[in-house]
Amino acid sequence: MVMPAPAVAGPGGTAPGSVGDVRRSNLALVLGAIADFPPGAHPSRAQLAAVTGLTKASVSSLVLDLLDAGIVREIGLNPQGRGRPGVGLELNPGRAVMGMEVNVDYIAAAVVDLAGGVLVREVQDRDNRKSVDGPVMAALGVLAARVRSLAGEKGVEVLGGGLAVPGLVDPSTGRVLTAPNLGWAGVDLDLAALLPEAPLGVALFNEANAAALAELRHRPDGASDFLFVSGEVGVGGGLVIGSELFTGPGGHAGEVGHIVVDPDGGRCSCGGTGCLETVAGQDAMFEAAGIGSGGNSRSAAMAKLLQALDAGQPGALAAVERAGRCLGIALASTARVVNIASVVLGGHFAVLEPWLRGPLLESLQTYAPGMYAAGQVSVSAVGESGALLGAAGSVIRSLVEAPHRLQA
Amino acid sequence: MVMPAPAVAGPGGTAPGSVGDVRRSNLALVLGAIADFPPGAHPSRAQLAAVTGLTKASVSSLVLDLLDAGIVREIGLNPQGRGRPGVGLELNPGRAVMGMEVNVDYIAAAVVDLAGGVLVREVQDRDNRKSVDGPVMAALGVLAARVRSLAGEKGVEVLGGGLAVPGLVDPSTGRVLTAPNLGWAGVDLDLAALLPEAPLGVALFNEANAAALAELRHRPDGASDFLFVSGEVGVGGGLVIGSELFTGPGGHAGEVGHIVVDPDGGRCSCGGTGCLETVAGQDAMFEAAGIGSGGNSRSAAMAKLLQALDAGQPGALAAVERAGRCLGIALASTARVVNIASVVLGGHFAVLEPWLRGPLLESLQTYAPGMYAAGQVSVSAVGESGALLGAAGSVIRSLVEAPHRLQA
DNA sequence: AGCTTTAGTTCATTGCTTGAACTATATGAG
DNA sequence: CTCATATAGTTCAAGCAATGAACTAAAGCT
Repeated sequence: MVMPAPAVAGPGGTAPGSVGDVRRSNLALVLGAIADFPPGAHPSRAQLAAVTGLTKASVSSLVLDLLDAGIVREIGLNPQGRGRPGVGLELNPGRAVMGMEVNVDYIAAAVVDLAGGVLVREVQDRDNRKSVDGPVMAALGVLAARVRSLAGEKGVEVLGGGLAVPGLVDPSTGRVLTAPNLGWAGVDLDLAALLPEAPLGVALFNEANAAALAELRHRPDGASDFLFVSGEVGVGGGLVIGSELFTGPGGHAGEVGHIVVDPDGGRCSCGGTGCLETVAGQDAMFEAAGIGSGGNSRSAAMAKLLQALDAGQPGALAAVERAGRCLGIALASTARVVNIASVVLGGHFAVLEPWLRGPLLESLQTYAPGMYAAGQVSVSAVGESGALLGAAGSVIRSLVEAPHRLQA
Repeated sequence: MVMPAPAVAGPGGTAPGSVGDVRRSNLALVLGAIADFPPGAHPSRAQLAAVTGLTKASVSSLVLDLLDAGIVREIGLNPQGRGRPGVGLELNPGRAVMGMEVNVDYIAAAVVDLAGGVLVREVQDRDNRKSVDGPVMAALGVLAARVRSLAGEKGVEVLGGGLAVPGLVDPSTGRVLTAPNLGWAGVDLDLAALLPEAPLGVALFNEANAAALAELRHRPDGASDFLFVSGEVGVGGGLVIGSELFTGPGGHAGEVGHIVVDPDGGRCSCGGTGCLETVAGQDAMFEAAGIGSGGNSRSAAMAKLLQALDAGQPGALAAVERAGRCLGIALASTARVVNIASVVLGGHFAVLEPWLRGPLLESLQTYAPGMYAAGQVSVSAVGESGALLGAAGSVIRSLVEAPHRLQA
C-alpha cells in the first residue's frame, strides 16, 4: 500500500501548524541544499530551485532572508556556458561555532566556520582524573575566550558551541549524570558561561556521540547508518541512524560497552557482569596482555602493547584476539536489536584494527552471519579530534536545520 | 541551549513545503485530538480548539473536511452547563479496517471500526507449516471477503487492512523475506487482492511488531517506550519508542530472539550461535524440559509443561529458569543498545511469567542493575489476538496521521 | 548587432491560518 | 416572561507563503 510521507509533517502531539512554519521549513531546505553542495562548488539560486523543487521566485525570497541573517554569502559569479551567469552562494565563512572537549588528559577548543573549515584549534594538557567540575570548566572558559578572540582577529564571529564530555549527559538540561573517568556525577554545568553572548548558546554532548557525528560528516562512503564504537578507558558508542544520532527514549542509546558478552565474566564498573568493557576496555586489555598501566600514562601503555603485538608476544596477541571476538559478539547483538549493518571503529579499536579485524569478522560470521558485509567494518576517518569536531559540526547542523533561530 | 522543535518540520532531504502541507498537518492534528479523547467523551469543536491551539475558525473548517471525508461524525449535543452546548464529534463507527493474520496453526480476520470497536472476528484453523503462500493467501482472501460482507450487513465500510505474518517482511513492497515457521522465503504477496477496491489498500506487518503496536494501544499504564517480546516457536520482538514502532535502518529492529546469550551455545536456525531463541524458543524449552513436542500440537505440549511446572518437576523448572535467565541477559543488552527500560512479555513468556519472573529479574539485576525497575517487566495486556488487533490498529493510526488520503 | 540561453525579479493569484465581529443557543436571575 | 450572561460555532477581512507567468538582466554564439 502507498503511504507517502507528507512534505511538511506536524508532530503527533500538540502544536498547531501555521503558514509561517512552511517558511521555516523551506528556509532549512534551501540552506541544507547549499550546505550539501561539495566544498568549492557554489550553487546559484536557479540550481537550488532545481534541487529543492521550489520555484525560482521562492528560492530568491528565501535566499534573501539567509543573506540578511548572515548565514549565507554571495561569492562571485558562476559561468554556466551560455546565458546569464548565476551568483554563487556559500555558507558564510565569517560565522563559526566552537567545538569544546573535556577529556581525561586534556581540555580542547576549536573554531569551525559554517563551511566546515577549522580556523583555530588549541589543546591544553590537564589531568582531569578525579577532578571537580568547577575548576575544569573555568579553565575551559579561559581557553574558549582565547580561542574566540583569535577567531575574532580574523574577523570571524562565533555563534555558539558544543561541549563533549566522556560520560552520560542530559543535553536538554546541561547536566552530566555520570562521568566515571572524570569523577563527575550529577553536576550541572554552566554552559552559557563558556561563550557569553553567543546567540546559539552551548550544547552538551556525550563524547562517543559527538565523535559519531563527526564520522557522519567525514565518512568517505557517505554512510548514513552505522555504529561508532569508541575505545577509550571505557567503551562507548554512538548510533547513527538515518543521518541522525539515535539516543533512545532515555537519551543514552548505543552504550555497546555494557552489552553482555560473557555471562560468566567478571564484574564491571557499571555494576553489571560480563560487559564488553571488562574485556575490551583499555585497562582490561593492558591487564590481560600483562602490561602495567598503573605507573605510566595510557599512551605509553598503548605503545608497549603495539610493540608487544609487533613482536608477536602470545599474551598480547591473545588479549587482542579475545577483545575482537567479544566485540564481535556485542556487534552481533546490536545488529539484531537495531538492525544496523555497518560499524566504525574509533579510539584504540582503530589503532589495533590490524590485529582485531580477523577475530572480529570471524566472530560476526559465527554469531550474526549475513548481517555485516566485510567492507562494513571500517576504521574512523576522523581520528583523535573526533569529539571536538563532532560537537562543532552538530551545532552547525542544528543551525542549518533551523536557520530561523538566527533571524532578526 | 534552547532547541525548540518547529511545529511543522520538513524532512532534512528533498521536499518543498507548501501551504497545503500546513492544512494536511493540522487536519491530522485535529483528527488525532479527536482520537485521543477517551471513548464515550465526544469533544466539541471548541474543545478541540483549546486542545490543539488552533483557532475555532480553523477547527471548524478542518472538521468540515473530516466530516466530508466520512472519517468523523457528529453525535448529539454536549451540554456544558451555561451557554450554547457543543456538538460532539467522534471517529465514524461506520468506517472500519480489517486486521488479518497468517500464523502457523490458523488464519484469522477481524473488522475494527475507527473508534477501536471489534465488529467481527473469525479464526480459522489451518496448518500452515511448510505451506505455499498462494493457497494460504487464497484461503485468507475468502475469509476476508466473508468477514467484510458481515461488516457490510451492519452498514460498516472497510477502508483498508493490515496483514501480520510471523517472519521478516518488507512493508514497502509487500514481500515476505523469510518466514521459517511457514516455510516461506522471498515471496511477494498479492495484498491488494485481500480487500479489492479498499481505498487504503492492505499493509504488511511482522507479527511481533503488530502485537507490539496492539500493546501500545492497550497498555493500562499508557507506556510509550517498551520492548514487546513475543514468545512463539521463534522468539520475536517489537520495539516501541516514542509511541512509534522502531524498525531500524533495515526495517527489522527488535529481533531479540537472536541476541547472543551464550557464546558457547548451540547453533540457531538463523545460522548464528547461542541465540536467545535456542534457549527460550518454544521447541527449545520443550526439549530442555523433556517434553516431546514432535508428536502432539504445541498447545498440548505447553499444557504438559505447565502441568510439570505445577508438579514441581525439576527438569521443567530448570528449563524455565534457564530461559528466564537468558531472557534477562538479552534484555540487559537491549537496554544498553536502545536505552529502553520497560518490557512486555507476550506469547508463551506471558503464560510462563509466574515461573520466569524470578530468574528474569535476578538476571537483570546481575547484568544491567538499575536499568529496569521491577514494575517495568509486565505481561501482555492484549493476549492472543495481539497481532490481529495491532495490524488493524496500526492502519487506523496511519489514517489518523494522514487523513488527507481519504479526501475526495 | 542580433539571436539564444540562462539567471533572477516582479506581480497577480491561490490557499491557509488568524482574530475580530457576529450569530446561535443554552442557563439563570429578576 | 424577559433579559443578561456565557459558551459554541460561523463569517469575513487581513496577512503571509508558495506559485507560475511575465519580465528584466547578462552572458555566449553567429
